[in-house]
Amino acid sequence: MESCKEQEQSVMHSDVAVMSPSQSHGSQATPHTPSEREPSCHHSMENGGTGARFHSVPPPNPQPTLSQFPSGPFADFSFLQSSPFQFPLDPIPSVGTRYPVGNTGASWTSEKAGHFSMMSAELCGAIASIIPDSEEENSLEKGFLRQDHLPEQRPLSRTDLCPPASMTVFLKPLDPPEEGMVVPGATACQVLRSIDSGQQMVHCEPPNYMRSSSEPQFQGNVSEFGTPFRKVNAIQMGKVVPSSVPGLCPVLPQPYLAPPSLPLIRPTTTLLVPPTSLNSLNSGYNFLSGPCFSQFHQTPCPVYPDSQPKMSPVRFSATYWDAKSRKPCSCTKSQCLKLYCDCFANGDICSNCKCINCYNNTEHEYERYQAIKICLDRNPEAFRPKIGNGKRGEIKGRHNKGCNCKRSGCLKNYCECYEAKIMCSSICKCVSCRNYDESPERQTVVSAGSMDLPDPGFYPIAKCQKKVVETTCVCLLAQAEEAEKEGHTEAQAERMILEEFGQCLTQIVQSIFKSGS
DNA sequence: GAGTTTGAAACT
DNA sequence: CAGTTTCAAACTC
Repeated sequence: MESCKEQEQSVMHSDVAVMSPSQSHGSQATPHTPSEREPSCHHSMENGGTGARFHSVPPPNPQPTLSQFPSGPFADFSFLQSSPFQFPLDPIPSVGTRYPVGNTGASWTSEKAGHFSMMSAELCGAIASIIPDSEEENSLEKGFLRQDHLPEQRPLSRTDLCPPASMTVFLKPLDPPEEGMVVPGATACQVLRSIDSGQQMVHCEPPNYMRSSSEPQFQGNVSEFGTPFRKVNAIQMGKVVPSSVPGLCPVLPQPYLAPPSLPLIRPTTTLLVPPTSLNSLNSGYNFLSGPCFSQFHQTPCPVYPDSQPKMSPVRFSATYWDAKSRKPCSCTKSQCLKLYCDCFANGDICSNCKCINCYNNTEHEYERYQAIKICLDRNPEAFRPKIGNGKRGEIKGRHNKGCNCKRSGCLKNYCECYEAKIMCSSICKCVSCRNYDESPERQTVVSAGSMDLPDPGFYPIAKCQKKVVETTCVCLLAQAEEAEKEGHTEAQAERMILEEFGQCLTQIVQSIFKSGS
């Protein structure tokens, strides 16, 4: 019997020579500080763009450009008009501010919330530069490069309205404001990322009515906001904070009124959180996440069906779910409320599944919520992606827990590593493992075609270059389609495409400079 | 499609 | 934390 650990030494050399540290066997032994992280998308662009000089072309029109495309599971749902780190241009509403219900005056209403605004390229770049590469890559990949794996659409449910992970959270008092109700000052809270742990933190400016209190500010985990706030308004600020529970979101009633001065361009959504839940749920669960239908689906916005995205008519769908997560389950005893259920584990509600007595649906939101809570109580990381890109410090392309296979040799889909098309690592506790690079058995499986060779995109550099190229092509095609649609002459179309290309290049170069610095 | 095997999740 | 049971997916026939 030889374990992965025993095999590791012999494997390391070849892996390291070929693969990035992120995929190298046993790479967890290598210090993984932020400065030593895997080559990022930016880095790869740097590699691919050496020597080139580009002139910055200020975007004359808010055409969708490379970085303006949404990224992240839900990023296509909305865009922001203000930096996540540049808080409301308008003052935070003060105590006593009245917010009339309805679309009147300056009140921020649901209709207005449906308005989409574009994020500046610079802002996007800035945001991109502060998020971990894994997320960026992930978001790019899932956002608009996995077009060939788009799952089928499913009926929208309230759960679908769950807002994406957010950079900014607005904490609100317990009850939604009613007409004429005095609303204490809303609080802009910034979700920060602990560099050390990757844990999401929330830093809040104190609400106005708390300024006089002894509590200077909030700073802590989201879960620490159990009281006095039970409702959390969340907006997406254009970039995702990694979600440990994609798609899991408890009850989602109608979005409600938000203060007029907050620079929101999408509806805030109220997460109804049971009184004790915020305290009991630790940071492993991100409430501010959930599947959301894309504006690009040509599907009416679930909240504001009449709203029209201001995006270029790009003909692809950005969607959260990948093909695997939509595989129907066949649970019979778990009610699809345990991690045995892939749908539940992936944060999806069951749809078109073959399960029996399913509670993982919108009709059983409370049970579902309780089940989520139980899972998180048991294991705060329960919903974190098993393959390492869930948080800073995790190694991409490696199972975060490792497998425990004993009889399959890790060469069958029973093995989670094999299933994820990654090699076992020293973290695995498997027995008689054959899922390592130099394994003759694995070579046989690979050559027989039963196991895919690593996607060229598996290697970060190649992956990012490919992404950049593909995304640029998408931008150019969109521009071409728009030119055609608007009846421009061929010369005009050429010009438009070239301008778009210039913008893409500009952003690529900006990214290079940012990563270089 | 039924039965078996497998390993993760859940439980004790 | 280790051992056992439960569970659903993967696999075989």
